[in-house]
Amino acid sequence: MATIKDVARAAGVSTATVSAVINDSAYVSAELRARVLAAVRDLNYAPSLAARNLKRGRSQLIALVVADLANPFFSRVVWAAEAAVAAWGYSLLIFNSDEKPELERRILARVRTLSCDGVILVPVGDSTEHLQNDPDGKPIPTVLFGRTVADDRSDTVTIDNISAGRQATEYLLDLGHTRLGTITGPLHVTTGRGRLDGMLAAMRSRGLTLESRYIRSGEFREDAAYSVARSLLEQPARPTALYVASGLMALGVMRAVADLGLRCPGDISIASTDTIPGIGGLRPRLTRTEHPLVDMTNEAVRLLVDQIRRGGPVERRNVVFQPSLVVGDSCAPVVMQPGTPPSSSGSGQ
Amino acid sequence: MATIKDVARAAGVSTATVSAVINDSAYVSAELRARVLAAVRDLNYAPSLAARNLKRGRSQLIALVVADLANPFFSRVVWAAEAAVAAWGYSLLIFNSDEKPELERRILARVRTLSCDGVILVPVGDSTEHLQNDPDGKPIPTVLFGRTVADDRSDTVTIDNISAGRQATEYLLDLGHTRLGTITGPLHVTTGRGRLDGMLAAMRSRGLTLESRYIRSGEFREDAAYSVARSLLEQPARPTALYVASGLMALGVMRAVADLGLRCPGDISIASTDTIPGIGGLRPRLTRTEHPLVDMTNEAVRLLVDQIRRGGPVERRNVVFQPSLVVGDSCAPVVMQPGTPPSSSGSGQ
DNA sequence: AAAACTTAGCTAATCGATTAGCTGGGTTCG
DNA sequence: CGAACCCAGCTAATCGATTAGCTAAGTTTT
Repeated sequence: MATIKDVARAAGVSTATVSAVINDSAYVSAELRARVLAAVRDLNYAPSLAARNLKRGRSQLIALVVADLANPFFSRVVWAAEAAVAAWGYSLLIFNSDEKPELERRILARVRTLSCDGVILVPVGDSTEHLQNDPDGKPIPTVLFGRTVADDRSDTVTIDNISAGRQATEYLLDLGHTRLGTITGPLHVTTGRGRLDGMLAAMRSRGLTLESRYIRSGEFREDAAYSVARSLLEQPARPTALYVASGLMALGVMRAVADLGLRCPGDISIASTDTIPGIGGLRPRLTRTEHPLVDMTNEAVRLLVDQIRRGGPVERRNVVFQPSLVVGDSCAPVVMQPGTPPSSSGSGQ
Repeated sequence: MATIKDVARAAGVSTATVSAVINDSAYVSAELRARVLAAVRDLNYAPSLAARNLKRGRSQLIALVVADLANPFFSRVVWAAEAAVAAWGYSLLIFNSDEKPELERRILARVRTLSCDGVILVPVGDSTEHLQNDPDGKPIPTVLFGRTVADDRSDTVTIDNISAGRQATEYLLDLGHTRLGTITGPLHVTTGRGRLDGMLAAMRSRGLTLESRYIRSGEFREDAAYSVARSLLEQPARPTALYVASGLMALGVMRAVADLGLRCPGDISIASTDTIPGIGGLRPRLTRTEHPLVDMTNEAVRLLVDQIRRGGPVERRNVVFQPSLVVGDSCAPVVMQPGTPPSSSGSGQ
């Protein structure tokens, strides 16, 4: 492939002149400019971003590190992020930390050696000190997405997780449910913790408590949610409704319900935070609190590009989006549920 | 951030010695090696891949260019590809050509300036000449995924699209359906064309024809499939079964069925190629022919890494995977369908 | 003992861009 | 007319790695 020297030779000018034409960074006479552009075209010249990166210290790469790339929620974040970074002139590198803090560390080390201009991180560990611990240089521009970490000083873009849990729970309580269960995310991450806290707050405000035997963690995974939901629902006095902390786990819970021969919402009402998009033609349609995911992703990219341009964060910015309740047909009033009277030890299958 | 010169100075050796230790590329005495590693640790040194790329001509980046990143099929390809390239020591750049040939061209130009070591491409145009037309250099190592292009000389990894269409159609014909419709992909791409051809072949082998009024293209999009399915199903003599050429379009078709107040499979049977994973808990469960998507992606990455290591394709390799039929509950024998006798002009809603 | 060989570590050229500072010719000012 | 200034285009240093070839000291062979 042609280099800038080849173009310079073909056009009969210096490499500085070719660079000035390509970058429009200095005056070049019309005659010389035309010769350079003709040579660029004839030689099909494309500059090497490695060389440019080495000289300018900019890679034009943004890294997106998600917690679980098998989760359709994060797939949609990838889709939104690719479009957003492309609009700003960047390319997107994708990494999957798969909910493993040690893998996250190795990925972030890789991001540094790739000289990414910035990183959007869904943190899976408790700390991002490895982003900060650069003894002789400034940390890489970073935005935390969806989840936060206590010791971090990066910009953050999140949803109000407490509100997400609370709104879904209130919907179930408004339908008359009093014996609720929940399938949570991992409670050491802010999304898992916050949504449970929101549920607890909603119940507490009505003088209700959430029994610990009705709390299981599905670790934000479909298969884990399936397993814990089965065991929860197989209890003699099962709950009449479940709040599920993610859309992916909601699918696992649905699969457990189906496999136990239960009907939703006939036998069990289910509300969740988020769902899989595009499945409105399938039954039941989940009642859920939803993230404004595209807005969140665009905002994360905007904050990151701003940090890159300013050379790092000036002050920490925490942008919190509000979830919205979307009513489907996966919940019914408690009175409509035969087979398991609220106060009896039922024999549900 | 520390450079190799800083490490060399701290360890009291030359940069060549540091490089030899880091890369284990030449003998270095145990004493010097220990000094270098201590300095690397103390300075938190990470090599610059831009500099390394400039010298070695390798970026350790693989680009994945998909046709529609909003399509969950391609999201799963991203998930599988990220894991596969990471296992080979590469990082994954994601690009979305959004079914636009001109955007594909610009993306591939970008891939060249980023000096990607290779590219996996779901082609959306009719030609990949812009991958080949590098007047003075070898083309970038490329594997075409899912779709092929007539003039290309790259390795390809595909599914047997004809078999995919045929198997799903035969399932419907075996249930007694004779008036079939289809929602196709774009017919200028091999996946759209091949699946329709498979359907036509299955029907022809039973002396049946597919009426042109029952053929609509959903362009592999959920919303387009929704629209064309509605208009197809609103016809007075609607088909008793539909073959839908992608999982994403099948969701759009389901949504149209629901909105028209029809029941699946009570009023209309639906079979597809592929579906969204993880929705087995929702009804109806699609009967479909499935891609072995993870195997296909792993094979594409394996072929690409092999090309990179050999310095380009030696001979063209076309790996064709076979689809498999997975039976759900979205299809019923034709006799069970009240409300629309096969030969009458029905008044279906 | 001298010549030939071996080898650990070093020097410096190179990859392909960018850009600070230089240069020669032209213009303006005193 | 000479000094001072201007400016389009050029030269070459630089970014941070890698590595070919060099060097000096030690070992082996004649």
